[in-house]
Amino acid sequence: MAGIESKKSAYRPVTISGPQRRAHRHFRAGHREQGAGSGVCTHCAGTGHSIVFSGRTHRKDFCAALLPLPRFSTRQPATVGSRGCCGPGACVGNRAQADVPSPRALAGSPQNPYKHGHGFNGERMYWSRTLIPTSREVPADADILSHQLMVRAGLVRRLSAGIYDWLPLGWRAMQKICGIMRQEMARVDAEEIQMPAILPAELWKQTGRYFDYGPLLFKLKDRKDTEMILGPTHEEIVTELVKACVSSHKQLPLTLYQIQQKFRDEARPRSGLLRVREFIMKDAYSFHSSVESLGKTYHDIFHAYVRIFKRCGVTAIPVEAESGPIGGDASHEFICPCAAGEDLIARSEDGSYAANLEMADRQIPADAGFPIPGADVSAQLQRVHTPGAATMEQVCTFLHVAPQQMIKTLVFVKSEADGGGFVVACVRGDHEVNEAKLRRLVGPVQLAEDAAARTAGFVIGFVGPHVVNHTGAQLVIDPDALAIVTAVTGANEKDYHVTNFNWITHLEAQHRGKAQVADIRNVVDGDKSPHGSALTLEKGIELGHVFKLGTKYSQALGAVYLDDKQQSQPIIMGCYGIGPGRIMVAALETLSDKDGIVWPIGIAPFEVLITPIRYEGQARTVADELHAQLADRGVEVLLDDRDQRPGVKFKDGDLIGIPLRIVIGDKGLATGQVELKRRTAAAPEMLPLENLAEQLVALIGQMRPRV
RNA sequence: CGGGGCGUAGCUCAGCUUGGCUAGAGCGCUUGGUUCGGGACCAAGAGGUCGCAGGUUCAAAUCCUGUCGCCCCGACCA
Repeated sequence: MAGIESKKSAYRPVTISGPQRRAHRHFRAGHREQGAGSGVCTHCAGTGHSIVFSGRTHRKDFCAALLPLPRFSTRQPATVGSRGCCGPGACVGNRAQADVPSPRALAGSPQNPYKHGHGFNGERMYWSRTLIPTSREVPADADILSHQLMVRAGLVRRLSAGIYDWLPLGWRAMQKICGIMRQEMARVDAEEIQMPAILPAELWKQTGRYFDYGPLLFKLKDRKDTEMILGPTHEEIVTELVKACVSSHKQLPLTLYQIQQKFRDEARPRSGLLRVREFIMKDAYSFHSSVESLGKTYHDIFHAYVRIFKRCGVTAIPVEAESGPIGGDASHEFICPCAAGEDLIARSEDGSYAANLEMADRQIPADAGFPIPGADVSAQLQRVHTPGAATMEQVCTFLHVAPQQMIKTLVFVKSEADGGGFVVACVRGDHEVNEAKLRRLVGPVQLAEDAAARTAGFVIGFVGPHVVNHTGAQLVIDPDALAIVTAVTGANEKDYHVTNFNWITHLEAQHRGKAQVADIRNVVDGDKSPHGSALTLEKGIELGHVFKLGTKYSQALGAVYLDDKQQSQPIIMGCYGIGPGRIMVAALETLSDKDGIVWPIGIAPFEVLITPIRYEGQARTVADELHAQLADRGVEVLLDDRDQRPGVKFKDGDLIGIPLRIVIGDKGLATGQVELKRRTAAAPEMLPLENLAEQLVALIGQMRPRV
């Protein structure tokens, strides 16, 4: 405990003047080296990062790029003051951007140095002195791979349903992800802030979301009985903030973001860390005086997100998602294809089209509609008794027909504001109505309540399209349902269905005339994308979402600016979220192997694991030296100093998935070598002891994705 | 919220049907010893209000009722 205390107290800002002041704002006392000047970062060799330092600053052969936050183990006082500022990866990650990082990229958050960058540079970590509770047993309550691995590797521990402790390894990985997000957000001129997690319910009532969110909101009352909520997202709060601080178009555009805990009282937390009740989210909000400006920022952040996911080593496919009031391509989700995912996306074979299931369009024949060529109008409607068979499956079994021969008829009701009329939607028996598509076609609707529908003459469970003959409801038909020549469908009579249903004969002409024929169903495997290529459905994890909000919140909360003609205008907004925990889950789900985690280098809690076969004698000396050299070069390195048998260390090492493992044993040392085992490689390779640290630094640089 | 399942040691589980002696195993942990390149072995130990409350009974981990918690399927999920 004393160690923790002294660690905390070691954080103290130092005063640095000059242009690099922002970059150095959070340097801790302990950088004792004196002198001012400039030079080239030895760890970005070739990237040309210059370093500038003045007065009391850090060691001069490391560049100041990218959010340094050195930490020193107080257990190793001899090493304090000798650490570099940035890992090689941090610098290399910035390589493509420019020769010299923009001052923005160096910016920091004075309020929260702990959340700034990943901040693990220069630290010598020993396995025996941290907390890595690995386990051989698969936890009983974990049924997806990522969850099992996170618990077995000691990344997290469940405290309550959907609520987790983050242990050192997991938290380090989280901080790495957050560091990448901070760097990329800085590159698109987004500034970090921190809003409260406890919010007054009043603001949420003003936008109506207090009710829209319903039981998903964690609600509480303070001692004065004021209703509060735990924030599930922050549109209201950030809008209120900007409303108070921004009044002129000259202050726009503006992008703010935070990385913060969110709370949602999920009906059913599940899938380990995928759907949880308390989670970290990076949420960004942009503010504009024109739709064009919003479009530019949306584009910039979209591409920042592409870089973030790439640097994190996870696949993320941008897919079209339900767009808001702006319309067009106003919303994209970033989905990692993966069996454990909860979202469904449709992708075309040729890669030209990707959308979530809600949005995925398909090609329909240009001539779909009435009249229907080749329709058999001679067949007689047959009424058949189907007692109790109210579902598609029951009817199919009962009548021995395939669902492809059936018409599924669903009754929707329009919103009160829209007159509250009924809409009858017909799809083929094996298809599902896509409510989002239906809404885009006929306005706001929802599935009718049984009681209301029955009162209006709909025999729920036995409805057929011809119900519109006597109810006069609006009829919408999917082309595939229309294409069935003689169909089986409901008889509009309890416990009866009909066969030989035919759209021409059994639908009165006036209703035929008014019927809309349109794509109103979910796409299925094999459907043609709007570009003509075959679609495939796959599951995926939603990692991020970018969204053009428009003026929904600014209008509700009165956030306006004065334009150049002295006119008051609502601020145009966008919002952009990423779930870092989901990035981690996606990485674990898609990259792990039978032995455990395989971290991508960008988000690995450590880059190098040093495993002396026995931590004594020459192996110990070599291990300690390498440990110090790597740490001095900004490499994140963990030394397995435990008095354990090699097998245990290897198994644990594989399980926690550090990308590079250096094994130091008598075998290699006899020939002046150590063993390098890449986590992704089947076999180890031997490396000479000479310039070992430099070799590893170079290797790590090569392993990082270029963006 | 509907359906199903589970709460016994830090972890994974047995015991419950058919109530009964001091509640068990493996892993992990502690101590000593022997080992030491893929989760060692020997010996001795520590550790459990059997989720909680009430009831039935001479007697409850076991049967009954209630309650809390957790997991899975579904509904739901800016």
